Amino acid sequence: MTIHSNPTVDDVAKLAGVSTATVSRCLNNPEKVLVATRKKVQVAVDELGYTPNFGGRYLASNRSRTMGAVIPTIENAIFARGIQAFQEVLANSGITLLISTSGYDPQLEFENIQALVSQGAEGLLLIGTARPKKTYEFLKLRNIPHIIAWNHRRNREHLYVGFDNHFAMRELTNTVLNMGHYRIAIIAGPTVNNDRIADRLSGAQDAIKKATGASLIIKFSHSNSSPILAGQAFEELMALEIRPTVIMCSNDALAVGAIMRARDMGINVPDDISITGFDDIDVAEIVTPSLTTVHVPHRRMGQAAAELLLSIRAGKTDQKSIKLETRVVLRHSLQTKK
Amino acid sequence: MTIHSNPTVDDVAKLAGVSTATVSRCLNNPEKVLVATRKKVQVAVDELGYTPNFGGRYLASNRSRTMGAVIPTIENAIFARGIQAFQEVLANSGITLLISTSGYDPQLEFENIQALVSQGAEGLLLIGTARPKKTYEFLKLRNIPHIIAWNHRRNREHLYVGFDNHFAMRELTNTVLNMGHYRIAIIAGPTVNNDRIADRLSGAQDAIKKATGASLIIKFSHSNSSPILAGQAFEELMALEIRPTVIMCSNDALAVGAIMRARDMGINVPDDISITGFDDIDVAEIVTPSLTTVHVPHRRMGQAAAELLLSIRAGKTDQKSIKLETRVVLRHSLQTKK
DNA sequence: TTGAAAGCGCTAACAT
DNA sequence: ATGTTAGCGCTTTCAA
Repeated sequence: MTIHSNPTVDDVAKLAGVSTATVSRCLNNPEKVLVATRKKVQVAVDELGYTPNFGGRYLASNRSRTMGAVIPTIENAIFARGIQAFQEVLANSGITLLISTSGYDPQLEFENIQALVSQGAEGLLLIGTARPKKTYEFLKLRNIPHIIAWNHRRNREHLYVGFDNHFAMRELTNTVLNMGHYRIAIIAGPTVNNDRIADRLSGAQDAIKKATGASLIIKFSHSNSSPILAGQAFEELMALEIRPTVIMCSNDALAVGAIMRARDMGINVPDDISITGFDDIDVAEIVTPSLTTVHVPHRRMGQAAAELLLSIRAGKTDQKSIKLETRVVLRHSLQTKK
Repeated sequence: MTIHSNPTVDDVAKLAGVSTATVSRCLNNPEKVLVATRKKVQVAVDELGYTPNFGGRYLASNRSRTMGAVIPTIENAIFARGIQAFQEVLANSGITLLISTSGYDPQLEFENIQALVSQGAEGLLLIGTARPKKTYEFLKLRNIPHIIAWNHRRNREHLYVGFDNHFAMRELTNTVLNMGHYRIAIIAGPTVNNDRIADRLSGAQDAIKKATGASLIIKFSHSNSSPILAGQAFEELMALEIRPTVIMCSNDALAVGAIMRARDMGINVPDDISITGFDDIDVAEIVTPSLTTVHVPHRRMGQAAAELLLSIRAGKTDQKSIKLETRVVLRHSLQTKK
């Protein structure tokens, strides 16, 4: 493959016998050009396989028609659905979405944000609230519209499109308590740089504190996405002298890991022990027993975030945060304590 | 939020008391600048929150440091893992990945490709071989390095980094035949614009044709990703007078749908009927019974594709296609015919 | 309705 | 080692 010199407006203009300004108009404001002229230009465009150079366009117009999203990882059903919806809404408005992944690393997230801004991102979708001050300072300094998703806060410093992780987990915990479980264990992934998990944990603790006679053991796992490690944590909890009667996991992936390890160990879920998850991803219904969990409206979250960013881009800067409702989904992995 | 005038090289240069060329060098070839000067510039950069404008950079250097990928959908475990690996390798070389989704629509794929090229994509990752001539013509006209993944062809017209869907499915079918199954049914998603599925189907047919006494029924489902529709197809197959003894599904998502419907119908898998999948995504191990399927090395595929594109970008244009090996993974959903 | 020309922010060749 | 300057492809006044 040789180094290619791509066709430019000049090439198109020459071939069509018009000026570069007219070519530009045909592409951006076709109604300002005679139909006949437009046709000539279209023929030239097709013949050359011309596509406008984004760099030139961005430079001249100062609009990139681009938004960015930085997510921890694509390889996780938790984000996939919301991002897909986010992208679909943007695409309908002719906006390109740039996605990058930070692997849960705040420094890498910062660099990715900078890269996206360099690429001209007119707005950003970020996951959760936990990030260093310098990242927020950068966003403020450069005045980048941004949405924080997958969680919610009351303050007006940022725009949130998410749900209340603390409240949702408290509710699930109350459900568990109401079903007669008092020896409760939690398997949780790291809470460092992960406010969603931290909030879920504190939500559970909140509910348990208020319930007389309830006890809690927390087992930390080194990953929020490794079913294997969750399985190990499960095994350790099962080795305790006094076993818990229910294990609440900080998300569905960990819960599935626990269920699978239970099967391997010959422990019956939910007869011997109940298990719960969080997120309601596809596998929650597929696993046996099906998983009691918290349903999160991922698609609506992605859509709402996109619509908010589009509104801001259109000049409506007085936007408000959106809090979405979650709900506990009762399935077979949680059973009333006999 | 007001319209922001972002800091430019000029601003940085002025603040640091150097020329724009020096600022540029600090960013791109720091070794050509005295450490002291570099420090001054860094201070100015930090103070202004400067990030180089991508448009200007791309325009001046004719390199975008950007690659593109067009995939059918993010919301599907089949692509997520490979794309994640693809992105990680690119990120290590400072390349930004732009991802867009076509929803299995060839026209939309074409438009997405054009958009990515406009954005300056220096290379593209595409899924499968099935696309209209005009798409290939555009790629050729503009001389865009591109890799076709998730499938393989012998020709030298394009670069393939994938596996042989036909061969893999034939192998799985032979395994099924060797286990004594002769009444075989297939649940397959659409093969239009989906060469992977078409190849799998022909691979199965190939094996069955060569086996004396074997019969095949094909049931088409309207989606390659809907377990629900696959469940319906399963039900229809179960309503046949002479039931098949095994149902091979064109991918794991459909196989999981079939297994779940079997459970709902009180049909035991694999005692009453065997089921197989294709892809070996996470759920294959999670579902009960665990799924016999074809393992595809998704991560390696993504990595290899990225490395190939990087090599081409580095000027090594004599690259060759890469064919990856798949293997049949025997689990519990397939049983020897008694 | 169309054209001429300036200028967006940056890099790279050349000059010092 | 650093500075000067032309020019990348496009949009957008302004003029005709």
